[in-house]
Amino acid sequence: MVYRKTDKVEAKQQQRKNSILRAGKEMLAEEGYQKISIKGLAEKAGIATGTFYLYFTNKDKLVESIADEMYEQLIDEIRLERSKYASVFEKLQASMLVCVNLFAREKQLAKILLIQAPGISKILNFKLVNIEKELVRLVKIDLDELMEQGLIPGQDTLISACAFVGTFRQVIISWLREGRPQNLEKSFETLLGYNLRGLGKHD
Amino acid sequence: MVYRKTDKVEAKQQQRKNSILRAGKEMLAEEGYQKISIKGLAEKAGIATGTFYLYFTNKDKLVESIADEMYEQLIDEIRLERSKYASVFEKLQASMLVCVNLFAREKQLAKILLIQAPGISKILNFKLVNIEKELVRLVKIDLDELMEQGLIPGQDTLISACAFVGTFRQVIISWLREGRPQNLEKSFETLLGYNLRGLGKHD
DNA sequence: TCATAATTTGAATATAGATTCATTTTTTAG
DNA sequence: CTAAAAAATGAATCTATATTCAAATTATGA
Repeated sequence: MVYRKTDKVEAKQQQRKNSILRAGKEMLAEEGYQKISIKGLAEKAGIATGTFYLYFTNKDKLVESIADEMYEQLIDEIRLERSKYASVFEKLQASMLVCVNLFAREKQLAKILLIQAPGISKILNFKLVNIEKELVRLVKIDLDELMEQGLIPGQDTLISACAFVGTFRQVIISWLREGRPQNLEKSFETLLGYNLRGLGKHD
Repeated sequence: MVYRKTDKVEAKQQQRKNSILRAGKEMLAEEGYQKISIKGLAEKAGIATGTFYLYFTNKDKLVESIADEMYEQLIDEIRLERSKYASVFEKLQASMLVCVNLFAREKQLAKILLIQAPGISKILNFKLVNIEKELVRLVKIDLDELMEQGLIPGQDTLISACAFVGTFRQVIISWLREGRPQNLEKSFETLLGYNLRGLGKHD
């Protein structure tokens, strides 16, 4: 005979999966990929070593799940926020504001994406690089449109888009590593101004 | 009795050390830290596995040596180039031009510093982060001076310095990862212009 | 409550790869 | 050329940890 799992068990399992993900994120952010041992991870998540393998096929897959989750969280928030505005300038501004606010709010996510991601594994790196690519791509589309509308002068929008994203990235990294600027969200305006001047926005 | 090594042997050993460093850099740039096995490294360097340990105490120390070498190469070139100019604007420009040219010339070094570095190990990451810090620090000093001279308007120079460096970083990363822009050195002027406008440089 | 299914446990296994070291090869200097 | 010293070799050892699986625990439904 086959027993069906009850909602209570279903909920408990979901909770467990989440606590593994939570522990994984924490360790990834603080210690980096290599330092994650399944034994330590299990301990932090409050389960036995072997239990981990009932929820994830292996360590790489866990990290992949974390990456997927983050990718969706960031891109979804950006798309949502952009949809609220009509003008391209506002959309552009909204995109970066989402990043700054999200990273300020979820420092762990920022650390994984901006500090730990690169050296981890080819497959994971690939996923995480895509987030950055996607962001530059979105910004470039905005800049192309602004250029077409004559709101910014003619320029190589690939370079401008990289520059634009790069300023935010570097400030966020400085904030993560050194705690300067102290208040990330406050520096948003300053940074936006820098970039609008850089783009040569007509007054 | 103690035998003294001749110049010929000394030279051969130096050559060997270099070939280990060369192989290490290549593997670090292309595969990342984890993928370096001493056996594979030795093979690439044309030595036996055990020989590696006659030249470096362990894998971490090898990577540390590579980092040190790169740090010196970059910072020395910057200092040298800066010393050739009197005006702060020119020094600032020279600093970034050195980075762009060096990275364009030594793609491997760029990959290690900008792509592989972060996730490797705490100790190594620390060293490599310092290069970036040092660069931001230098730029900030320049900006403070420019502000004092009234050549740029009052601003938070920490943020501006991060933004400044960040633009270059992001363009270089795009060039490394995706081959766009095709010609890194050509985009220097564009990028410099973006930043000078961003800083609000008086005409 | 009970028999069976599903889940969890953690000690045991597997393995990858860093490091060592007995042996071999090369170098030195008389 | 030779004997001792230095350097190089690579198979064997050691280690760390990812993964497995037999046994224990917990859940299901009559």
